[in-house]
Amino acid sequence: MKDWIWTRERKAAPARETLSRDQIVAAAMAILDTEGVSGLSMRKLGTKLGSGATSLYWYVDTKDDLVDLLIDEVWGEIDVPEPELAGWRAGALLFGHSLRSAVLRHPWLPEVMYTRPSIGPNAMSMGSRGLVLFGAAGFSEHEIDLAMGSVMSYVLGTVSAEVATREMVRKSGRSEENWVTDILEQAQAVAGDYPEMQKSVRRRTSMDLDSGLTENFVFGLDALLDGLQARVKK
Amino acid sequence: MKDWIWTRERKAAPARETLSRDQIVAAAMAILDTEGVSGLSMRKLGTKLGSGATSLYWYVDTKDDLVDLLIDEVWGEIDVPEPELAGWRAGALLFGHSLRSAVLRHPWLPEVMYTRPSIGPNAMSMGSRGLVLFGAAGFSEHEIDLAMGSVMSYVLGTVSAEVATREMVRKSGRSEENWVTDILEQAQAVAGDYPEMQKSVRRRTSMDLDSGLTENFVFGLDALLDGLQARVKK
DNA sequence: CTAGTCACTCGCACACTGTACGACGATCTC
DNA sequence: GAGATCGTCGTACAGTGTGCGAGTGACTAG
Repeated sequence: MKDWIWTRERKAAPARETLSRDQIVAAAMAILDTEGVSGLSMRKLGTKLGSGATSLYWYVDTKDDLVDLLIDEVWGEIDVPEPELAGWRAGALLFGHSLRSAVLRHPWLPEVMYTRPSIGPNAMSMGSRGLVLFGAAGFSEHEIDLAMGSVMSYVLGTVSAEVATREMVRKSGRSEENWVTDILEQAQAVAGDYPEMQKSVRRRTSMDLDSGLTENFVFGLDALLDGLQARVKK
Repeated sequence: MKDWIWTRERKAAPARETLSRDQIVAAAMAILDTEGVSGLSMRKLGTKLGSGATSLYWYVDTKDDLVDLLIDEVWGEIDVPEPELAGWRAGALLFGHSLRSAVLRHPWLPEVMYTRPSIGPNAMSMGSRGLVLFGAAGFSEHEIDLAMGSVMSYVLGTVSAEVATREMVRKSGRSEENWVTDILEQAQAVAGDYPEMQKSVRRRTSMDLDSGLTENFVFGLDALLDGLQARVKK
């Protein structure tokens, strides 16, 4: 069995002034958040911490392991309300928004999230609290899994696409109020043969980026929750 | 404005026997489908085509451009029914399943899809036909965009997670009937502190992988479509 | 105090990546 | 024939993750 990083304990005594896994994770997170996945290299991370690149390998077996830690760090930021506070429906809404904003704070996540299982402690804690929340809705045991899974998939899928949009607008350097970027111009050009698409692109770009994306997110989440609610104790 | 690969036409006359963009795309697709993103390098692709690695750069500006082409190739496989055939609801269901199975055929897609806009001709064509389909439901113009977007996000988000699951089961080399893998064992270990999660993992792994994932997918898609239907002409 | 052992750091090296550049050949147009 | 254009490719460069082994400091045992 693979020696997963979650259960491999830290190597005992501190001794002299030294690096630490927490320190490494924090520095790597800062790099990822500002420069993205392609900006994170072991050498750069090393110099940022004032150490050699290969020193990091004392705390982390591979770069992938480090990324696993970073992903779980994000899951630790998610807020899952207890159902007693406002009921499952409002709780699920809050959960969705919390998940969304965490990903928006860490826009590198979609790029790496889908290539590995999320089985760190924070992921487990989040999942556990999520199950309690959806359990309060009155689903059968089996449906609890399905309902929570579909909400998470919807949220992550939507926000992943959202991140891609935001990133491309950001890179284009145009204003966010009128975000007709190079990409959209290109899309318009290619969409020339498809009038429905042409119109849709125009509709989207005519509105404020932020509120448009938020509305988009809420619309689908509400619809999904409606559909789930109708399935309770059928 | 960036010189997007979609509108840059092929370089005119064939002359002697030569490589072609189609050939390159096909070979790259084969590599991606069998070996994944990390298996695709320009050198390997070159030798597979019996040519030098840098020859490819005549047809494609960068590797990223090539990936853009490959992604759009996948969008070209998606089947979007016309609403006249079976109504929008059944059509949307079919669309969702078609999208899902295309991603399952090309499991490398989630890894690259969220880092770039999808604005190739096939993406536009798919989008256009999708808008027609959802337009037939009776939504307002604005809601058409929202409804189609939420369905696509749900499907892609769900299937992306699904791919991650399948991939990890595949790599573990265990049987698919009883897919308690190293990963799940690890998850169980970490989930020890979270009984709800513990039980959920056991529930999931106790059933057949394929039908479990399909049920999961259909459950959420149905719920989402229910919720959308309720929003028609409010 | 010395000797040994562990915790940790890090320079070097290896195999690999994408791709810029410029030389080269083959084919087409005059 | 002479040029121009299309297409190929060897070489080279800067960068990647990381295995290895030597080195350093701090602790513990005698």
